[in-house]
Amino acid sequence: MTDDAVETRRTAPATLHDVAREAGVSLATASRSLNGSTRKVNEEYRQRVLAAAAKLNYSPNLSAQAVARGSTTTVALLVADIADPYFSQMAAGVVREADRERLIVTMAATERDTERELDLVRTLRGQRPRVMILAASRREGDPNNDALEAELRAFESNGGRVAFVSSAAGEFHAVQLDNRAGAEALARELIGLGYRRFAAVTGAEGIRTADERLAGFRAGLEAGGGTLERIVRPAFTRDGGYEGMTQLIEEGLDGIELVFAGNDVMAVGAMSAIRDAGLTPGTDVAVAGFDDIPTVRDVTPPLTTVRIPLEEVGRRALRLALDEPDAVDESPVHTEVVLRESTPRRG
Amino acid sequence: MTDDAVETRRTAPATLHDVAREAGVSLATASRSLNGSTRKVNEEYRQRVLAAAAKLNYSPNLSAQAVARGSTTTVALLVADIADPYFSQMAAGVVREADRERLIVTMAATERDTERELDLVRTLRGQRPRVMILAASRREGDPNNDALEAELRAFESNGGRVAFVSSAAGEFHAVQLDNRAGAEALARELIGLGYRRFAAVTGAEGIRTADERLAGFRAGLEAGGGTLERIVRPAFTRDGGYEGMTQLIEEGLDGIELVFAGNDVMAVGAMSAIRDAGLTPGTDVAVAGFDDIPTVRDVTPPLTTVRIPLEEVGRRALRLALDEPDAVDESPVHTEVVLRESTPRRG
DNA sequence: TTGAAAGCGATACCAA
DNA sequence: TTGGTATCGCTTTCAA
Repeated sequence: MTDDAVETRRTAPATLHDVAREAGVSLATASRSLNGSTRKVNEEYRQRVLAAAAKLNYSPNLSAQAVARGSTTTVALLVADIADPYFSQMAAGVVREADRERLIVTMAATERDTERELDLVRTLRGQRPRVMILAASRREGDPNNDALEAELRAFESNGGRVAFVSSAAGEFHAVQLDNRAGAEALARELIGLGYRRFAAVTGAEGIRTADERLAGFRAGLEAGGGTLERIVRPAFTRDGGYEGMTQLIEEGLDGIELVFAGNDVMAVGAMSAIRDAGLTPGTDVAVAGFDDIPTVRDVTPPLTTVRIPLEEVGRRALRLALDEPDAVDESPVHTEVVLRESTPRRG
Repeated sequence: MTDDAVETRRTAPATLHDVAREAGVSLATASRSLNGSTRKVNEEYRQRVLAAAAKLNYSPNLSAQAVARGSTTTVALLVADIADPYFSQMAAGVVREADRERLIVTMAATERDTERELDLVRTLRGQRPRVMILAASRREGDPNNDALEAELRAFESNGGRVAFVSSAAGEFHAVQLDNRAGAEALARELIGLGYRRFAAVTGAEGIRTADERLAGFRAGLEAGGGTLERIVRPAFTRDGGYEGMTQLIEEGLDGIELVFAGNDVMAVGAMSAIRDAGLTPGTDVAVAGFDDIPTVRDVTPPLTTVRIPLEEVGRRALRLALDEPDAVDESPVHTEVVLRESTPRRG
């Protein structure tokens, strides 16, 4: 019984060694033919190696390559919640750009728990990813912040690249979302439409994104003579939006003309709450959101919001981490107020 | 200048070797203390190693572990489109279950291109993932099907596990979605509500999911005396739904009482098209979808659909691949018709 | 150009 | 129990 007899039922994947033997060349030559950078390999040998690889259905072991080369082809992405359109759109951008660079994306969800986030970063560091992208929103004054930062610093000092998607330029590179300016511009536009009396339904205090949007909105109102009469702070999710709005209604809307939701999923939840209370969003009380997720075109009435090009944000986050620091566009992402029927002109 | 002098500014991550030296034990002992399965290590040594690891901020190199152990802790997930809620919900389930098993998920998007899918499978095979989960829908009679199957067979024969999310039990393990039965049940319920004249807006012929839902729906109608008078087959996406519905309206609705969309994102697009045409969904023409993505509770009127527990499907897909074949629940996922206001009782 | 051999960072067998 | 060392699959010097 020869080696060939068992070859078809071998249980382990073909190794480069197998390919080299099959092609009758050395390991080094096989390596150079298949993966080598500057290929200085006799064409005939090269062909033999390629044929052997095809015959054996060879697929290079990325782990082994990583160990030998000292670097991986992996990008790690951390989001709060994969099923949330805000994050899934961004993730789609990251994956698309990674694909262009022939990089592989590993994805994890913090579930909005900063301790989990820290754990995940530690675990993912074991992968030695080329890049770590942190998109879950920051928590102001969180006890885990320092440890997280230390962990990321360590990662960087080992040659890893870090990119945040964030509202502020912190100690790390970040794709900056100008939440404040966006919300302020929105507020001005709403004032321009004739609204004066507002409420806000937004996430818990400390969630940076929520805080900045609220601050911006408030600033815009003050500049224009509007008043922010009520604020509720449920969870930063669709159900949070529903609950927050319900609470507002139960306590009495009391002249509130427009409710600003901290993000679009909350706004969508809020609209359902309004409807379930027997009122009509846009008519009885106007609603505005933030993000411009795809869904908001399809709710009734379509939602006024601040557009963030989420897919592009994801792509930029990866570019930011990959490119030379000076070749990188660090300017804040362009946001844009999109007025729709959920905020009709008043009077 | 001693070794210690540069230690803090070392640029490479600490290795197990470093830890062992720092702790004054052998490589083997360090390995056993940190990652070993059956730890038979002197407690004092163990503590020394742990301390050294902490001091050096050691994080085991997963690639090196993978090559030494001959197996990874990776799960590869293939979806059609990460930003589509159908897939992102499923992905969330996979990631959650993977997290419980301390597995890492790498994610890729086929963008509904079977050739890309094949390429991705080839690339991902290089990772030697423990599991590959294929969730992008199958195409009947696609020229790449055979190559894909061969690739997956090879992966399996190398010890990898494959799990499909699929409508039919094929040659691989699959979490089965009973699209046919679900659509049929939906049709019966709609007949029960008094509807008789239907149209369908669904994906291109050959998309298995679309075909099966359509077939099931048709069967349910026939059993109940309804007629499927028109079928349009745009893209299997939100915009496809919008376009398809627009086409239907332009050609003249002509007595059509209800439009069945092949999935919820299409249904949501269709509802917007109805509204943009000056009609009212649910009133002028009823709409039903399939999947029960979160959004459909928040559109107006809320959408009648067939519920698939998408998160659970994701979790089950991973379990299916991980568990012993006989410990696994291969029964089709439970689907359920959810009647909402988009299909009010007629007459 | 080619091949032998020394790593890469871990695991695990085998003596001691 | 502990430590020495072969090994995993691949890359990359270094001679030839």
